[in-house]
Amino acid sequence: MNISQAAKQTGISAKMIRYYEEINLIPNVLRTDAGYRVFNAHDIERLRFIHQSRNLGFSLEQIKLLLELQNNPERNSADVKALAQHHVDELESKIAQMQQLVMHLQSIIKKCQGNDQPECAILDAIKAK
Amino acid sequence: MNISQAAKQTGISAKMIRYYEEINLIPNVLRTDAGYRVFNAHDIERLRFIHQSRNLGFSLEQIKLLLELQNNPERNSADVKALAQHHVDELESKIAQMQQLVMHLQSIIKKCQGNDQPECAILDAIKAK
DNA sequence: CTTGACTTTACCATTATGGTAAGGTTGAGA
DNA sequence: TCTCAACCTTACCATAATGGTAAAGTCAAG
Repeated sequence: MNISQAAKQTGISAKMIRYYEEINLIPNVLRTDAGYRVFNAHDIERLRFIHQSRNLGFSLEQIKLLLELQNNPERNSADVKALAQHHVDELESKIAQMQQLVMHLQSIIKKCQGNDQPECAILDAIKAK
Repeated sequence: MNISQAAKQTGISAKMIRYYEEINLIPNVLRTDAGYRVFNAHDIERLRFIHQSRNLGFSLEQIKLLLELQNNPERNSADVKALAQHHVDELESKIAQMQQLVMHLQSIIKKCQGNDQPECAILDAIKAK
């Protein structure tokens, strides 16, 4: 299977597949004599795993760890769980931060007339502090 | 006022002040004969405005627009309001996406035993799709 | 006059992805 | 057998906003 077929099979662009190889997220892929990459079922499985993990919002760094756990039959599921929980914690922290921002912004925005006059409570609020 | 004083006054690092000048977020700052930047009250005011806008989560691109509005006495406050509202909409959209993610992740995580055994519902869920 | 604390520019790095260009390969049809 | 389209390869550049470093110049106090 060549790279464009692998891309279709996994939902990862050829560009990214090469990149994942470069940063050793996946092991070096076999090559033809001409240097074309040849993907086997195991490669595809790994790429699918990566794609799914990306969909869950894991960073490539976290996915590297997930893959190590995945490939380690001696793993403790507690370690996987901790990693995933950490990811959720980070997300929730970012969400809380953004919600704060939204509330703050909304309180400023509602004071602005939003008409054809230059007076603007939003600009005033920015200048204020 | 030199750059480290300006940094202290505005809460923006010297590094970033230079960068903002480079990308024309602020006009070129006056220089001494030796090439040192000299900041006047107007520069400081502009940098403070930028700092406040960053705190509200606006991108530098958005801040460029905010500054143009700020410096245009013919502005319509409706345009400022639209810009800010757009920012809020983006934030809310990202928040909603992340909340979806969190819910999905939590439903997977709670199925994982989190013990010293290798069986892991999280890894299974990633492999599944 | 020396020295420490500044300043300057020019780099490199981050994260994950897309784009381009220049060149080699492959396979199908003429 | 030749050609051409559709692949493939690597090596670059770009994104957004920030931090870091290094080499070299400047300033002011002692």
